Amino acid sequence: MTKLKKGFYTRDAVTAAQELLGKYIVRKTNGHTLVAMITETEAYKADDKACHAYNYNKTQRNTVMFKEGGSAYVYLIYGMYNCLNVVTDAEGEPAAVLIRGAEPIEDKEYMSLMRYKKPLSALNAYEKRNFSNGPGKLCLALDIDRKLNGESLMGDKLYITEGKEIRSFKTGKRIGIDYAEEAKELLWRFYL
DNA sequence: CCTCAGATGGACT
DNA sequence: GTCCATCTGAGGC
Repeated sequence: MTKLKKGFYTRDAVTAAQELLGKYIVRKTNGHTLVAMITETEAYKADDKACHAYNYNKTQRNTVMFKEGGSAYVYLIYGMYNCLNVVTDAEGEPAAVLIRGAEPIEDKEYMSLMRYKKPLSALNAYEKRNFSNGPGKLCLALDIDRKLNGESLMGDKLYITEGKEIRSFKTGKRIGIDYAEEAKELLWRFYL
């Protein structure tokens, strides 16, 4: 599968969020190549109260969001989980796409060890259903944490390739941003 | 199936 | 000191 190039990322976050659906995340770690198809995304932009870089407010945490599109923005949430974002848009224009869900494609066995510390064969139906259908869950399965913050998505450790052709997708309000006032009504969540 | 509380630590004011 | 772009397990139906 062809690796996505710079031009894919240096665009508006809402457009990129829609087009990331069906693409494959590739994560190389400990000699394994893990692949998962993106099934759910959310867009975040500077003029949006839910965004970490709202109003172009730059902090230590969100610095990578101000870079030109094509890097990973990974942060710790609720003290124990990581969230993976794809930085988009131009240099100086903070924007990102949160990857909220993915479906395992390759080396699911190793993902199971990372996610649950046990082999696939030991998983019950509940565990299988909740394998990587959330931002924290997919980061566990793909061995993604803050060490990858700022990492280029055109490199070798973590990148995105062309994937499955998507016929259609659904749209909704973003999750977990009740504090964001009117911005919480934006339909910037996209899923298959 | 559902709801709810607790975990846990860094970022920000 | 307060707030999280979350997940899990327990308990109820």
